[in-house]
This record gives sequence, C-alpha cells and structure tokens, in this order.
Amino acid sequence: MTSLFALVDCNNFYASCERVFNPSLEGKPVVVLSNNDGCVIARSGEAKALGIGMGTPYFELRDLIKREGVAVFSSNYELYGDMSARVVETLSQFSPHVEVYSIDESFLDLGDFYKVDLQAYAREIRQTVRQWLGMPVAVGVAPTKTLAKVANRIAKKSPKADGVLVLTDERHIEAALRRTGAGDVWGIGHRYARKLAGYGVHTAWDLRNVTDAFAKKHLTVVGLRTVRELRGEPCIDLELVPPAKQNICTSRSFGEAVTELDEVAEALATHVVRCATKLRKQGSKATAMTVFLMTSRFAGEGECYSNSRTLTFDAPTDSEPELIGKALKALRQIFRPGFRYRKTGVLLLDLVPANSMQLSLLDTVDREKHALLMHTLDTLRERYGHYAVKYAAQGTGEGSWQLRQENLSPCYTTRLEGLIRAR
DNA sequence: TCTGGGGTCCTAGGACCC
DNA sequence: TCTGGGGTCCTAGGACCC
Repeated sequence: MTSLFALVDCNNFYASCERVFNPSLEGKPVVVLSNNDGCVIARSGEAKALGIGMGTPYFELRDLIKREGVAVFSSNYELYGDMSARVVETLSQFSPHVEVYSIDESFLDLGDFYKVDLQAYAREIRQTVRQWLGMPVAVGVAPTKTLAKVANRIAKKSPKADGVLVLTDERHIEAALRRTGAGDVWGIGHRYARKLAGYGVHTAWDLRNVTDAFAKKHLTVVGLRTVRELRGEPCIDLELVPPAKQNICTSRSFGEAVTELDEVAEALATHVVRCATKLRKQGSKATAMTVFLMTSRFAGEGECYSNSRTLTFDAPTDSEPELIGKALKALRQIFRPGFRYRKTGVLLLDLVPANSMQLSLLDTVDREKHALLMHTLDTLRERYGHYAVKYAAQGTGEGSWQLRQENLSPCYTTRLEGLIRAR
C-alpha cells in the first residue's frame, strides 16, 4: 500500500467543549442547542443514552431535561472555534500534513508510516489530545480517507476498539465493511441508502462489490469514487489549503417572529456586515448578491411567504455601506406586510479575488475611501469584538429578531470574563 | 407557542450559436 | 420553408457533508 490516512474526530465535540471548562459535568448528560436554542445539535454519551436524538426540538425535551438533570447550553461558536484550533495545533505534532475537514475532524497524512507501530501511534495521538486539552477523540487509520472514516466510526462505537482502529489488513477491512451499513459510508446519504437497498446493497461490503458501471449510473461519478475508496484505491486527496469559497452566506432565524420591515432590515443589515467580513477575510469581492426573507416552514396555509431577489453589481465589491444599501433596497421589494417572518439572510455570489479589480465606467463608488473604511473597521472589530462598531441600520441590539441564547457559557479561552471564570 | 446554519459538487435540460 | 449535428453556457434541482 502506498497511502495512509488517519481521521481524528472529537467525540461529541460541542458537548465536550462545554465539559472541558466545567468538570462537574463529567459523567452527566449534556446537550448543546442550535442557534435560537431551537433544537439539539450535540449530545454527550449520557444524553444519547437517555434517547435524546440529534435535531430534536428543545421544546419537546423540556420535561425529560428537567427530570434527568440534563445540562443545557446554547451554542457558543467562539469557544468551539478556539478549541478546534487548539486540537489542530496538537495534531500537527503528529503529521506534517493535516487537513482540517470540519470544526471537529481532521485528516492526517501518515504517508509512509507503515514501518511504525500504527496502533501505538494512533493511541498516542488520542492520549495526547486528551491530556493536553481534555478533549476525547477517536482515531481511525486506513489507506483511503473513506476507509479511515469507517475505521473512525467503529473506533468510536466499539468498546473493544477503545477509541482507536487501524484498518490496513484486508481481512480486517472486510470485517469492518460487513458491519457497516451502506448508509453509514461517507458520501452515502439517506436517499442513496434507500435507493441502494432497493438493489440489495445493504452493507459497505455490498457497496464495495458493486460494478463501476452500477456505481456511476446510480450514484454519479462522486459515488464511484466512494466505491473505489472502499476498495482501498485512494481517489480523494488531502486538501491542505482550503479552496476559496465560491459563495458566502449569512442567515439566522429570528429570536421571535417579526412583522415589521424595520426590524427585518436591522437583522438583514447585521447579516450583510457579517457576510462581508467573511468575504474580506478570504480576500474576495462579490459580483452578485441574493437577499431572502421567509416565514416559518411550519406556518399554516396562507401564512407562508418566502421570496428572494438577486442583483448583480457593475463592479465587484466588499464594501459594507454599498452592500447594505443594495440589500435593503432588495428587501423592500420583496417584503410584504401581514406575515410573521422567521428568517432573513444574504448570499454573496460570483466571488472574485479582491486584487483582480477591473474598473467599470459605470462605477460611481469611491473605491479607495471604502477600502480604507473597511480596513479600519476590520481592525477595530478584531481588537474589540465584532459588535464594537455598528451601522445605524443594524439597530440598537434590542430588536426581537436577536438570537435567543438563554444558556450561553462564557468564552473561556478568548474573553477576559471567560478567562477569569475558567481559573 | 417553540423545529439550525453554511457549504460543495454533479447532472439534466433549455437557450443559443454556427 | 425545412432539415441536421454539434458545441457552449447557464440554471434549477438533487445529492451530499458537518
């Protein structure tokens, strides 16, 4: 074999982050809620054992949570993001090439580590992250990323594996694939799983053994790659530099239903600022923008309304005043009075590198002035927090559209008040 | 009454051109 | 007026991920 990957995945990441800074929660059920405290997005093992499902609406759980003494947290992405960076930093001790796949998962290139004791090495990775950061992780090692995912999943679930599984031996790979459902394979979602079941393909082992033609016909070229990876042929490379995003989106549900245009506008302006900040951070400008507005998906007949407006710009931009102005204008075109709105948002599209500016004769904006303003704002926000400087259009911060976060933990690692609490 | 947010990639089909 | 083939570009929709 010529390639070797480790997938390191934090166990119940958000719940574990909360627990790291609150050791009295060790051994107790913990859940973390989505934005607006809407539904459960992370559960400790104990919470899973209580039968709390992923994505369950919070209101359905109130009784159970009270009865069982479940600790509940609003999501705190500042804390999780910082913990994630520390985990990655630690992992980089173990491989020169680390792909940060998501906030709680990284792939490590173990290249030609076949000569070392992989079992011991994987175990050392696990123990180091645990010791240095208090974060429990599972480690799966295999010749392809898809197989490393399979290994990781079993490492996490099987008591015998105890958090570590190395799949390099053909017989072990077969046994692992036989006990993995096709729908549990990376890249096979529930729709494909159902379709495959119709053809008698139930396990990952069945999937590995379909023909290329079958895979391509039913799962497209993407699925074919997955099948090959299950056979041990590496088809998906490590991505060391995350490719620049082609679209950037910011949206949130409102804390409470909103009926007034002015309030929706405050929320939208706030999202535009966030989105434009992300845009500048990756060094891009946008050529187009979509603004959207909607009521609840669960609203009754005649109470549903959803609309969007897409505009293209004469010249690519990352200027907040310009984007806010255009977004609010688009919003006024799609806003209809008489609805209880739940959500608004903005997508910045057709992104181009910020330095590849072409001048437009139609351009009426003083680009240099705006660039200086944006740079100043980015610096201020970096130092004093994202809401240190706001536009009048964003409102006072008291609108009912603001996120509901009733159980927010302190930002232990990144803010002074959190640092003091953590001591 | 209360149900997350942010992305990517692929394919099919239509519009349009020569 | 009718006929044929082949190419590109764009968009909507469907699939997936965490």
